[in-house]
Amino acid sequence: MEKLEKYYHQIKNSPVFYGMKDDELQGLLDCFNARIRNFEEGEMIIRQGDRITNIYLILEGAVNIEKDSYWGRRIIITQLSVNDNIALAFVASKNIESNIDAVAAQNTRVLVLSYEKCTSMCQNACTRHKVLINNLFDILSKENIELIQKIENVSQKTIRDKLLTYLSNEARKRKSNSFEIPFNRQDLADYLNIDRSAMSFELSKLQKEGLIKYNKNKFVLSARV
Amino acid sequence: MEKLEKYYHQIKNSPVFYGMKDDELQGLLDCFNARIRNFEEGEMIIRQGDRITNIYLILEGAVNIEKDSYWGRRIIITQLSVNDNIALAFVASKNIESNIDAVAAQNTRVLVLSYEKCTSMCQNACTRHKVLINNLFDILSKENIELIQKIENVSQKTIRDKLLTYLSNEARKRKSNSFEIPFNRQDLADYLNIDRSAMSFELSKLQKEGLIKYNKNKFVLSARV
DNA sequence: ACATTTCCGTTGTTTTTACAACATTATTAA
DNA sequence: TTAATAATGTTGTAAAAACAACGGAAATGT
Repeated sequence: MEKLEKYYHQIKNSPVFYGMKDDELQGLLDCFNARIRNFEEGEMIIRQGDRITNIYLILEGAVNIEKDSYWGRRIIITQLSVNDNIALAFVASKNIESNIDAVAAQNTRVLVLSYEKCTSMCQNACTRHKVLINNLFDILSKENIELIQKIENVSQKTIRDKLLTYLSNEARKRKSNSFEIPFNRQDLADYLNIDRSAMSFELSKLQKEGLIKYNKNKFVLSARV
Repeated sequence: MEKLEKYYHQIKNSPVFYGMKDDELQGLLDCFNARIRNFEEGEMIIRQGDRITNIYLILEGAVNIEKDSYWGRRIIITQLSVNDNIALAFVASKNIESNIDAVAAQNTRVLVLSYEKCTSMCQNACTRHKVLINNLFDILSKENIELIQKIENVSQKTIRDKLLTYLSNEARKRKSNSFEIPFNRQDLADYLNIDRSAMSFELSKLQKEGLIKYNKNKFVLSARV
């Protein structure tokens, strides 16, 4: 449990516990039976079919939310990183099985909280729970908006439009025309649901036309995009 | 305001107000400055760029959540119907502009609640607000899961796979192999991001092969799907 | 009932994509 | 450093989709 101390500051400032007083947070972490778990790159944190009763807060690393299509193709729904929650939506809907996998995209450290245990104990009555549920509501809202964004990205007709939409949305999010993306080429292709090689080809074309520049995961959008 | 009475029972049993006592609900409706608005088919309820401060609960009709792509194509994110909330995610994230349009898909009656007004008055202190935020959390969770479902639908590679994934997901949701879909052909195409005529062609093919049967919006899936 | 409009299915053509196979460049391990 | 492995880029070909154009059915309005 000593490890928890090391991350206390980060936890306190995470969106989940934002605005909570020290004593409230401390009590909540106890109530939640808070513990830290580590996952190696490629390890499954959540599997399709699981019933999720824990809140997972990413302390270090990154996690891909994926789905294997019926025909074996991999779909990347989104990539989560530090301070994000994994599969929060399934915590609220207790009786719904997860329809996604969560896979560590790097070595990843996660704070695990027994949501069920806490809510059954305090029966939503304590003030700290009120702050918490407000925060969770905010987080889910943002996730919701992100998912809509993703739908926009993958709903473009051509590979070119998918790339341009994705890249300009990223640029807007980071408020800069120069940014790194969290995906390698294959992952980006799985995120945009397109063929990797065809995507590579289109990327070079965009670069030749001067619309974008890139080197590995670092992209720069020209003003014209 | 007399109209409100007519829908009182429905409102009381909607997911937003689920579990609320009569006096709590009555107080909340006052506090919320609840009112009813009607929209004709095709009318815009919410536009991209709007800042949403109201909760919208659909009492009658249906609403398409849409997005016009940069290049003018229409994307249908989802269709909402009775008891659903419109753009709830944007209510929580006050400072984020809506990036979607909400368009009445039929003549539609909506209960409008000034979320902002209510929260500023009771400052989250009243018990009824606690029930409410819990309900909203549940609703957003389900919406979230729905969006992931939609991403799965549109992430299939071929028109055939998109159709089969969509249809079998619908069948699972309704717990029946026989069901009606809320879309006409053009809307379904805009939902799955495919060409209408190509989709029509694939639908007939699926029917010829005996995988599905359909008549207008009524679909029956064969056991093999 | 008739005209008008909207919706749906069909077909042929052009464009785009997936896929496979391979070249080149990074990265890792020995 | 070199060999081995992984990641990315390139090209040609087959498959799939978009698009346009049109015919017929269904719905709507008068």
